[in-house]
Amino acid sequence: MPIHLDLASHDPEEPAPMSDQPASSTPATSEEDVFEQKRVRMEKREKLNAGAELGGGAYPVAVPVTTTIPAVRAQWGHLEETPDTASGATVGVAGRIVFQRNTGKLCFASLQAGDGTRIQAMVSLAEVGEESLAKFKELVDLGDHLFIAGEVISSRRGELSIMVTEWQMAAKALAPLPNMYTELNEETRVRQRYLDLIQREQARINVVTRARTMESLRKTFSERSYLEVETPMLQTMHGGASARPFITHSNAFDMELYLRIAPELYLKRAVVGGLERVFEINRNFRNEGADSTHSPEFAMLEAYETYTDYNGIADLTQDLIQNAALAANVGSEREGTHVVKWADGTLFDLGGNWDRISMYGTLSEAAGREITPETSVEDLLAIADAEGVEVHLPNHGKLVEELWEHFVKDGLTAPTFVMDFPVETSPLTRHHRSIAGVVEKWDLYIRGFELATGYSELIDPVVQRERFTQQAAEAARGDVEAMGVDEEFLRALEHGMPPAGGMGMGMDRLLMALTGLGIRETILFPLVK
RNA sequence: GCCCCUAUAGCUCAGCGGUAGAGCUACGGACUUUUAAUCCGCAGGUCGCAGGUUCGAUCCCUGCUGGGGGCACCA
Repeated sequence: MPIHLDLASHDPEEPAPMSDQPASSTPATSEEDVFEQKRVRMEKREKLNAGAELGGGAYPVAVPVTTTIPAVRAQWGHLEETPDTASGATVGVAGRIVFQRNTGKLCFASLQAGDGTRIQAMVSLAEVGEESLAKFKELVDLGDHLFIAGEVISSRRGELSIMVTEWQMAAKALAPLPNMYTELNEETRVRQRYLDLIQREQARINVVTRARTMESLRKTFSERSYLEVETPMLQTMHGGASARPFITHSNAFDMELYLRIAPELYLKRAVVGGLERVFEINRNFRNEGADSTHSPEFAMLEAYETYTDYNGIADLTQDLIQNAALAANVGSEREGTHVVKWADGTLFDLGGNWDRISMYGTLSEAAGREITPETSVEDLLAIADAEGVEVHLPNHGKLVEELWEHFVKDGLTAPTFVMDFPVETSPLTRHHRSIAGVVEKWDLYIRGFELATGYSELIDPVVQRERFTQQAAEAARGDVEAMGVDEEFLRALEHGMPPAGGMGMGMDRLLMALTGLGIRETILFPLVK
């Protein structure tokens, strides 16, 4: 899309300006439409471009940096201990101006690098001369990207600075920088995350922590000989989880398609084909509520490993998360530990071997009466009624899970695997090897929310078909989240899938566990209307 | 889907049934060591949108839109 300044956007009567104008000319729009601060910067842009050689001006193709602001600070930061000291070293760096103080013959500006590191530029009449100083004062604004070259010094007040001998605009900002001393409101932080990243240290930390976490997960998988694959996001059937899908349309095929709610059924096809240790990190889409722990699109990790079961996959999951905690702590005072620090300052220990508790056992204990897979729906409904728990389209499994959440979930803060679920709600999980009526499935709870789920995978194609049929019946009852019968997947299973353990983990929620943030803070650009 | 709160200058926010305020930013000026400098001067708003009540609405009412929170559903 051609980039042009949409100066007419406030006036719907006015047709949009043609975009074939050269970018350097002034768009044909009455200047009263543009608010003052932008208009002033537009004029400065023109002046910068006016006398400029090719590649110079307000937006040069490159500036002659010799190093970076963080590198200068790393090498010369000690100068701050001895104010008014010259290093003798000359550097060229560029950064965004986040602070500016123009006085008569000596100007100060703080340049900020992308990681938030700052260095002070000092532009002195004695060093740059009258013309350069005047142009600096005339043309350089808060928010601009500026190149400066000069000697690394400490100022009289001890601040690490560069005594500028040459400066050049690196990129002129037309939009004014927001106030750096008050936080942006929630909406602006999300809609204009770039401003949030410029302004707020925690926003930058969140991005770095997420990147390190992803890196760590891939490293752990790599060390265990896993292969990373990508499976379809556009699917002709939605399956692999209980959720309402988004529906879209393919023009080429003239058919409705679903955005995937889970990659499970494709990853299992991959396992049938011989990918014995396989994982995927990618986006899922669920057309459901959005709140502090739910986002319509969310990143998910799924992993399958043959010849292990839900116990082995729980071990893997614990390793993945603990390694991620180690990675998140690199460079902090907690380096080498599994204790993560949340945004509110809380220290949270992800170390040690996490408890593995029984769903029916802990429910029975908390409810004060024995609840087993044989407990009747009537009895469970009676308990639910007495407790004020409402269950949509109740069956045994849903009731047990809802009652468990009601009685037990809120008490769980430390990482805990909740083991052995009712069969009705777990159509892709195999029966427990020794306990009748339950399946070999766990949910991992951290900080009171479900972070991951793991199975001993159901590989018997006949039982799988029965489960799908049961799901189809649930769908017919009105359960919009139930899966359909996926014949292609069943055909793959009929070719033989080796015994395997599988796991799914919400990446955004993992970040929540590591940082203590809400889900929208862990996602760089969460969905906004 | 339901309920509550919310929308005022570029940014962050006050405010009031009688027609708009602050700080920062911006603009003009002074200042060679500033740290949200200081001093002087000066701009900037369809008070989210559309209706209604009223002599008069930014304020009260209704609807709509965006945002936040809670409930329901969900991971």
